[in-house]
Amino acid sequence: MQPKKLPRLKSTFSVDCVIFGVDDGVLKILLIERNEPPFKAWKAIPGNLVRDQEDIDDAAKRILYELTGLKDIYLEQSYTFGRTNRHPQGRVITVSYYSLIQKTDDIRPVTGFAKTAFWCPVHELPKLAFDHREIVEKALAQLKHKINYQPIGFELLPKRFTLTQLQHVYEAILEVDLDKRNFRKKMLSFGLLESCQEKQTGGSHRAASLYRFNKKRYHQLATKGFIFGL
Amino acid sequence: MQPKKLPRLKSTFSVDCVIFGVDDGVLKILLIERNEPPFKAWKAIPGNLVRDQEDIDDAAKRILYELTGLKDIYLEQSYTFGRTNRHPQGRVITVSYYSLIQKTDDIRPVTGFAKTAFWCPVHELPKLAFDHREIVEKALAQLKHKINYQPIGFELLPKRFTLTQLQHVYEAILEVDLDKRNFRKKMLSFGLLESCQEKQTGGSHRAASLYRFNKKRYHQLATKGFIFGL
DNA sequence: TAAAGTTAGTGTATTTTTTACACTAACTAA
DNA sequence: TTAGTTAGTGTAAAAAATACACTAACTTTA
Repeated sequence: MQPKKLPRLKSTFSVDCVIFGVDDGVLKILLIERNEPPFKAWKAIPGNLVRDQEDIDDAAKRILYELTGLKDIYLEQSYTFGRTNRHPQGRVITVSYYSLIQKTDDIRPVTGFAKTAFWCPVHELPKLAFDHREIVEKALAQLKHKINYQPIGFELLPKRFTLTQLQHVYEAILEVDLDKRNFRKKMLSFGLLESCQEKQTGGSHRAASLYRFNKKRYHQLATKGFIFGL
Repeated sequence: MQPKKLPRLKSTFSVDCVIFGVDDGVLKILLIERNEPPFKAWKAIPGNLVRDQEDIDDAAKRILYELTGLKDIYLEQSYTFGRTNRHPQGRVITVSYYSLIQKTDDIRPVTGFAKTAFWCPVHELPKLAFDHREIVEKALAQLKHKINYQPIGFELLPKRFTLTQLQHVYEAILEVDLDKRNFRKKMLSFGLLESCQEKQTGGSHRAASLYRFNKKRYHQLATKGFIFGL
């Protein structure tokens, strides 16, 4: 399954990114198809070696940028994977990150390696290269946990969104059905969602109100111990 | 402050451990005094380079063992620090772990480097080498968070403990005062604390009942979604 | 233009959980 | 035997979470 005569690398580190997006109530991640050995033609999460003079956070941002053309997106360090045999070419420790993006944003790959990128529902993952399956599972668990106490759902939505869209994000991540009235009551109770005084257009049904999340005010409250959770 | 002519290391990785213990209601960590440059004679958290054929988790266990003589202790990966300039000798990425031990256990350093180890209250830390201060703060924040949904307080106590001791652990970590009756009610409500049918001895006052934590049953419940929290 | 289809939007009653709070019991030492 | 110290206990009030069903607004189609 692995080629045999690849060069040994000296001890080195890489960064891998699990990039989440929500699409029509389904949680997805961005995968690529590798075009080099090892694991040539396998699906994988995007990643790269960390450069000599590069902070690891910056390496993660670079990968995201190369892949999506986006900057300033939500990024969290997830976990570090360091089993001795996790990479067939030598000792490579990888620091994984996860990131949340608005799937509506136009994604414009900046480099060649990103051309094969595609979205895949988290529950329909193909076999992945290296220990990437494990990396995805870890990020998924962290995401599921974090949404209970931080307002990260908004990172997956456009600036202006409807309450139903927001509920779908929560449902997709938590894998539960939520009660519409209770969900709305709770979300509005924090006083952090502001009406845009505008309605969504396009559906063949009643138009929904658009809201935006007041991040600045959230950060003020957060410093005083406020917790944003369902 | 830093010597100038140290050899450059090639890119490499280390593991650092924040070792927590609770003593008389005070949360402490184990520090060492470095006896080699860089940062010779500075206080630091224990750590070491990861060996070529060593998993990073194993490296953390090794450090703990060398320092305390203890095995099978609670250990969690905390965070990975990878700023390019965090180590004066070259590029060293460090994976930090935190560990919880029972301070009553006899600590018997196994190697020389551990001889200078001492306990320090987390709120009276001296200046620390490298970015160790930041590493400790991160571990502290994670500990404080985790105790809200996992039964990790028991790791800091002997097998048999009183409810007051347990309360002190929670108070030390969360940095709040808790109501005695409410705390006991909550803790006992899970049905995971079993009476040892025995009393503590030694105080010049009424003797307290001893309890033990039923970890096996906890894990059974946990798989069904049960959450152990205050 | 009326009817059918679709999603938006809203309130209340019940249950559960959290909080606040103060005295008696048991033991030791002086 | 008294003073000192920590252990141990219950209830009532407040707050939060849950369960639950209909009307409103808009579009499409017959």
